[in-house]
Amino acid sequence: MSEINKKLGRPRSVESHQSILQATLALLAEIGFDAMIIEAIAARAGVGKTTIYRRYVSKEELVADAIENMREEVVIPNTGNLWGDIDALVENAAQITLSPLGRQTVAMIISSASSNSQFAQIYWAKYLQPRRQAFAIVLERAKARNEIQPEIDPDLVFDMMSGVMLYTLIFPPTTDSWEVHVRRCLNLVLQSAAV
Amino acid sequence: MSEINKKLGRPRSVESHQSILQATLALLAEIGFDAMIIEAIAARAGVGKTTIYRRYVSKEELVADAIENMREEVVIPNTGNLWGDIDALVENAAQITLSPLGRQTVAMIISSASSNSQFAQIYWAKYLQPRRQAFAIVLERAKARNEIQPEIDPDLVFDMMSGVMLYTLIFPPTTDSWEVHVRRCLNLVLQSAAV
DNA sequence: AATTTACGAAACGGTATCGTATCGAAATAC
DNA sequence: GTATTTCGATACGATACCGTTTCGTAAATT
Repeated sequence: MSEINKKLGRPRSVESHQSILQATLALLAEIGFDAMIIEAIAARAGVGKTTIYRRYVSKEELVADAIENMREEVVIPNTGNLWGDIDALVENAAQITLSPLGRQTVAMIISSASSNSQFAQIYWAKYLQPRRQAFAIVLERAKARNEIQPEIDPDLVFDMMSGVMLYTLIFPPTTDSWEVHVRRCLNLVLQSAAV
Repeated sequence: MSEINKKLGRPRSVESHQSILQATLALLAEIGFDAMIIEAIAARAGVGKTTIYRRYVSKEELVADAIENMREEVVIPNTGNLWGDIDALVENAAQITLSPLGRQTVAMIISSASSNSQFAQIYWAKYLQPRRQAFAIVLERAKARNEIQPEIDPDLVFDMMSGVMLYTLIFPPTTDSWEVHVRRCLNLVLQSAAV
């Protein structure tokens, strides 16, 4: 069986493939989806254009694959109290959301949402779902410790806080630091049920 | 004095000017900032390219002017109770934020935020500030009626709810309708201080 | 060693768009 | 009636980028 899997001819280069994906994300962060051109991606990756066109039919397909391949391990913090856990989650979210890549990815998703929803779907599946689940676990633990009321809906809180962070991409808080602002929002959302 | 203001030669056409701005917004809504080309704007407006280039140096300048000229009167509702007022505000926000123009405007603002912040500034000044102020008035009235606690920060609530609505552009609520979702978020944010 | 497939630089035909120039006609002031 | 400025259709030179083709070289299998 393994003999059948052996391919005649020169094998595809894994290094080239990885370089292409990394170059794609780098340029997406720097100049955004529309401004990226295949030739620039190739140059950044140190490959030929034909090497890219052998793998992908279009820029859209390439970018979708690059996002899909973003490897981001979600660590579920367990500091023993709600705010310790949430601080860790927020810190992680800040590093990603507020980055140039995060910004341009979001812009791309919004702009293309009506014509091409795959970017939103991948972002949801690869980035948001795991964090949503981690967040829910943190809130369930907090409930068990009686730090918040049992009827708090973790998914709703997560979606609201995601919206809050998204908003700060465009309009950064003016009177507080980003961290203080996010904490005040969390307070407002969670304190409604605080014992 | 008025004689000095009289210009020799053919006056600029106000109709052409308005057509250009309207065509700009229409195409922005339909295809987004980057995909718009001057020739298409001219065709949609029914003017010549030279007519546009006489007024604007670049597409960016044109789009900034078009956004600046969006005339959107903010009506401050006064139904006598908090939820009546808020329903009216949310309804108005929905019509704008969830529109194709709203979506592409937001995408453009996010994508260009680091290189060209004028779009965000104009959006803030022309769209958000008036609504923020209207929202603050509505919440102050609610405080006077003892419908919410006095320490609620109207600006913080507004910013959070703006974030919530922005988020729904990418990830529409799945289990509830948009209106129900927004109401639940408002409940969470305001109910924390309900008497 | 022969064959097969991939790689990458370079060239290419084709299309798209920018921004300006031209020019006859129009709309004003004098 | 003359002068001035704008309008808009058209053309233009220039640049940008796409996606494919060519071809010598490399990396594998047979």
